[in-house]
Amino acid sequence: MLCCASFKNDEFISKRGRPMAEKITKRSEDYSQWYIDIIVQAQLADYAPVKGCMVIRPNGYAIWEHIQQALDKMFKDTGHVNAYFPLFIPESFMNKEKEHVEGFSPECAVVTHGGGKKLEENLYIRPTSETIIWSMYQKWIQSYRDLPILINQWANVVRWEMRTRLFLRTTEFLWQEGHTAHATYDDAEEETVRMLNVYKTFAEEYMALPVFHGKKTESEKFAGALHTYCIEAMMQDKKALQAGTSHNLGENFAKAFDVKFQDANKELRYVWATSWGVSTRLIGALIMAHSDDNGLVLPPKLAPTQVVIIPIFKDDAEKQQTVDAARKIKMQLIEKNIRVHIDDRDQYRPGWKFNEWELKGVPIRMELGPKDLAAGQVVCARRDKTEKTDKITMKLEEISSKIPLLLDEIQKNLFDRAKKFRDDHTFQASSYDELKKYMEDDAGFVQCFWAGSREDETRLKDEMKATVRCIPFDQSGEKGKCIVTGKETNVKVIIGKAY
RNA sequence: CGGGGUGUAGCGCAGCCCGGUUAGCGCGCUCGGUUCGGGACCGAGAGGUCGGGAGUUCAAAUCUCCCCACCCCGACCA
Repeated sequence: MLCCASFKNDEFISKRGRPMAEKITKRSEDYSQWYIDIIVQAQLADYAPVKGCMVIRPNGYAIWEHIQQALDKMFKDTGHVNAYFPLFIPESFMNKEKEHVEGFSPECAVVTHGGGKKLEENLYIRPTSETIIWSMYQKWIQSYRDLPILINQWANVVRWEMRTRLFLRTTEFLWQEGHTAHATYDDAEEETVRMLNVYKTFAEEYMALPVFHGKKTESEKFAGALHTYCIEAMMQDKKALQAGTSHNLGENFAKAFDVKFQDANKELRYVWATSWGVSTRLIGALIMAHSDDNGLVLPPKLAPTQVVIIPIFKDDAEKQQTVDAARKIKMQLIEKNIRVHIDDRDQYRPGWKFNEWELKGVPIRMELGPKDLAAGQVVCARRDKTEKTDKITMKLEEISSKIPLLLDEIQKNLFDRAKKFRDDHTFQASSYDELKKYMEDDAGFVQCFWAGSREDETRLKDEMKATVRCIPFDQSGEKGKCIVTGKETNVKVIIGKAY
């Protein structure tokens, strides 16, 4: 069912008149099927028995582990510590913050029974942990000396979505949620912006994903926040994907859970809160930003395997010779902290392996056969450039110096390519009709002046299925007329269709 | 919740209109052999409650009715 359409197409029939084993639907033919094909065939995830849920398979989970590792270090470097709060939240907690409960109630899973008996109080499966965490902060905070509290947790959450998509929106997903407590608004605001910048840096440097960072409009912000910041990326179908958010929660949760501290002047004050998170959705972003018709393309910094070595042999003697050489190369690369895998399986032929590792997105493939050994070289193919003419021949003694550079170059090329794509599909509009035309054509992002209200945003959504993705921090300061109301303003926003 | 689609071997499908041997085909899998620089080939095998239920019939994968599941697209959301 996943690739049935492909088989009917002559292009996918090999010269022997037989369908190829696995083929990915072309991106240009059916973008969302292409996306699914990559996930299923690269074995990143599989559909679970429960509707809307997925199993993250080892190939996919390894990417998540690398994301976790990099982010976790960045969190620690900015002073945060990890902790773990329960999955179950008492129903009464959910009801304490008005906007929060309104925002989340409809999409919560609720446990009503345990141990064969109906529970005294229903337990909500966390859709996010603000309430249970602030119920604890209430116990832990008395003095300004207790602040700030900078806690992060890696966890799963559940949101009962009407419609799900692998990685982008599943009923249960993995994420990290930072929850911090501060003495002043300014401290909280500084934290909110700091963490958004961490996300931007991570997206750009690790994921090779250029993002706009800015503020959400009223109608797009988190339920219960004063304001929400976000990073927004463009996927290859020109739609926007929110890749991370950071909220300044003000005193809302402190008031709901009565969390006060005594300041240096002996006065009791409410604590200021922030929260921020990114999820396994980032894996979806990674796929949609970089991959191609041959499969997954991973940025080297997050690729579970960065270099795969394929020894080419036709008998035991050649196998031993090439695998030995491969092991030596592997040792050299490990010393350079490069993640290497040698594919010495003999049930598959080299060509098959080339295709498989390409499908799985490994940045560099090293081909090592008897001819290469005789010439003291290897042939390298980079995943971001798949033409045969892009293959690089490398002397054995150059490998340990050149491969790290090549990985960096691939990382940079992916970013540059994604940035060029986004810039090429970001337009300026000065009239409503112009904006509408761009949206109807699915042209990409539009930058324009904006002084609209919640109602004006609803109009955008109704008339062109588009939303204000963010109000970028980077503003030129020039003045112009709001695209919808005509009011003079110096605020420019980014509008697009979103996931 | 609306629209579309699919359910037959691990995967992808044919067979269904027009009921009738033992339900086929490709891939994958197992065994043996030849191969091995861009998805090799030969031979021999294993593998099925035809999504579920009821009905029509001498006979149902096939006809009728009901139900279920999943996927895709749209309305809510990270």
